[in-house]
Amino acid sequence: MTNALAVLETLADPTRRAIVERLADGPAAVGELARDLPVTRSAVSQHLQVLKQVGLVFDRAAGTRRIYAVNPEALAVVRAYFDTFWQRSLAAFADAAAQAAADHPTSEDT
Amino acid sequence: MTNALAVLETLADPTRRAIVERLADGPAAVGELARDLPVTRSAVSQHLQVLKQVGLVFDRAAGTRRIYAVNPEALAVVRAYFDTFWQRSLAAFADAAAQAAADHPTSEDT
DNA sequence: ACCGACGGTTAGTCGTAGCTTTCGTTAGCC
DNA sequence: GGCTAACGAAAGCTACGACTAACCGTCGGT
Repeated sequence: MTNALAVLETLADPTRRAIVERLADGPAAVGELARDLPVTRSAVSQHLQVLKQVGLVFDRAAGTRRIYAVNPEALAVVRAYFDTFWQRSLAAFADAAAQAAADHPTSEDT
Repeated sequence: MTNALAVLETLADPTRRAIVERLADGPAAVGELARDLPVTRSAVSQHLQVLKQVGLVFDRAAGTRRIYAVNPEALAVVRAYFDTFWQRSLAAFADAAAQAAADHPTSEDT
């Protein structure tokens, strides 16, 4: 899937963001992640399910542990979304500035 | 301010995102925005206050109306955030792949 | 000077996301 | 075969965020 909006909403939660930021430095198990966070392992596990559902992370069974890692592609999608979003806003900003200049011109123009 | 995390959390709400996306195509007043949304003007107004607080939009008084417009710089900050975030995840992904290849090599890796 | 359009503010309601607790399951180890 | 560590699942609670409704201020028209 890797929907840009879904990923965006998922990344809004501070705990979930902390998890993904941690995983962006390398794969880790649930226990390791929970050790550095102010929540229980259960909460971390639940967050990981959500993250997995939107395609932000994927897991790999390693004995009794589960190693989670980020999916760069999902982040690339959000990156692209904000890229075009930003450019659109830039164009609108330039238009608005030009409009304002036409409405009440100053010495700055021409 | 234009904090990347604050902007990110603000943009997680669908209604707020719709507002900013609309403003990314050009400035608009509160009434115009509310007309295209399934919520009341009051809700739109409240959202605009939040958006203004994080620096995503700015307003300009025009008689009895208030014209809102996006601040491209705020979006640029989030864009940059995801840019580095994505690159970090890419590096971690490459490392993990190399590690996996070293652990159980196949014919794919020379 | 009145009146209507346009917005911001406040109080209050409702849904839901995030969290903990408890329990069930599976894999490694003695 | 028990025992423990590591997770996931289900249930329940709590707090917060989004929304509406009602009210007040303000600018512009006539």
